[in-house]
Amino acid sequence: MHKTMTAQIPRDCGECPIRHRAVCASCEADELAQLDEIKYYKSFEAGQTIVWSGEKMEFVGSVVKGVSSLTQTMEDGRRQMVGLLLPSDFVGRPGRETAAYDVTATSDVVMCCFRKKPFEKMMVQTPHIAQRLLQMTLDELDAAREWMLVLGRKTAREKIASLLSIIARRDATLHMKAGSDSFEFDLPLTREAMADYLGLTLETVSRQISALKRDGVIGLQGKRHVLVPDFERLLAEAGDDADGGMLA
Amino acid sequence: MHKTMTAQIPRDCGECPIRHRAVCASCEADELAQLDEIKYYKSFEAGQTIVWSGEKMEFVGSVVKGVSSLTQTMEDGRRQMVGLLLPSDFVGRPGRETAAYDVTATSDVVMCCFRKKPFEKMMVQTPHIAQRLLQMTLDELDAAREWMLVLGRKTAREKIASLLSIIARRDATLHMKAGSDSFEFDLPLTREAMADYLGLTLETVSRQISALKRDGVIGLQGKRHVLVPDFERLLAEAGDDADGGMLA
DNA sequence: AAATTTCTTTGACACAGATCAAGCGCGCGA
DNA sequence: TCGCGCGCTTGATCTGTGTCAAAGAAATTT
Repeated sequence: MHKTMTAQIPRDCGECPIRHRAVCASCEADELAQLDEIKYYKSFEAGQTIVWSGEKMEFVGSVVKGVSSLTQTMEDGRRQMVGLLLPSDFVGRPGRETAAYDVTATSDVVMCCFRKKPFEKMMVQTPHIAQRLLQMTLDELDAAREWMLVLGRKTAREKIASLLSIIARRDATLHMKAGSDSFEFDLPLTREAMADYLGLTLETVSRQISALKRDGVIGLQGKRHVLVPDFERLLAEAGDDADGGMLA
Repeated sequence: MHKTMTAQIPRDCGECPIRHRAVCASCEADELAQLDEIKYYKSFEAGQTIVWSGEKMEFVGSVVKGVSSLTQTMEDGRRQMVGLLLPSDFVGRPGRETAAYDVTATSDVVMCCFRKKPFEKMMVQTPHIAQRLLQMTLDELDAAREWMLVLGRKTAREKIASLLSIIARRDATLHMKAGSDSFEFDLPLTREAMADYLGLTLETVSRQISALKRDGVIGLQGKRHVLVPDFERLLAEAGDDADGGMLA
């Protein structure tokens, strides 16, 4: 853990890479200026805990760079990831004092934090921020419900394929090779984190990844870089109907 | 299916039993009058489908009476319930054309439907409706995430205990016997519906209910009426820490 | 009241995934 | 260069839950 975190932090909202997809997507210049007043950036190294469940949360914010996760833990140590936060995703709940989940940096992460009190005030004054947040929350709710199907009814192989297709889809715009069905991307999760997300053990995750590789559904370069020669095939393995994930 | 549905339908919002908990909780008299303009009540018998996934949805609304459920189905017939809608819960998504899930009446249901277009318009004009809806959506998101832990990491016995404690909690105000830890309530779900919610088969549901009964955690009168002599015990069986569910 | 249907319980057995255990391989510090 | 540690893979075995099957109980129709 001795790497220096020299993450590129945006100078202001204008040059923020997630501006058009985050809470502030609908904001005008003057509102962005207001947000600039109440925000600060914070970096976290992979593995660091950003907030502990139950802890007082003095900010809400957005992931700017990297991947973090929400996890719930039972007394006996069983863990379930309940959210995967990619760039532009919102963290924290206006109107709540304490965090309901552990928030962990899964890779190196840059967060854009808004001081909670002023942000809440601004939400009342500028209704379309609340409306934008409602949109985003509804999207998250849909994602959570999609995930309930994965957890409740899919086989281990389908779970892995589902996770891979979700990650692939989420940064499709960045990594898709134009004019082909072929994708490649880096897994931002360890096998253990994948297991926590999927409700499996890390051994089962490893076995199923090997199986998908053996069957030519995916390829691997190293442990973390994934090649998807045929995205439709991957979706079929995920148990989704052919275009469900990509086009819905 | 030949019962006559003589459900008591509220004459207006003023006498609506869920008024103070639903979307309209924060509305003033004039706003309620506006809502009265754009709403209508609709009744459904147990088992009926309220909306099919993919179908065009011309309303959003609230459950007034009874229980309905959101379900997702895979091509091969595997089903997962992704939401349990009790009185005051909101159905439908402003800004979306078609339903994302099947909505089914699990018991006889009365819905308060708002015509979608005018409701969306009203949401823009009266910001606190959007804010109230945001609150409710965030609550649902929390519930969904709680449920992900149940689906991903709990044993069959814990799943049953979790479901029972959630149902008990939701209508605690109605059925709690004052001054005791003892609850009783009617299950609004068939064994199959429970299985669909819990990611189990109905046989496993039946076996685990029998086991909980044998072990004195619950009692049964008929198949559907449940007695809970010791709520703490039930929560412990659910794998929640002692007061987690009830008081958090 | 008998017949039919639907919901539920219980049993026997199979199997997917968990658990326990060993070993690989790559990166990093010495 | 070596060795150490951590993330990952693979194997052997065990077990909780699914699957298949039969039959009981309750509600509804005839």
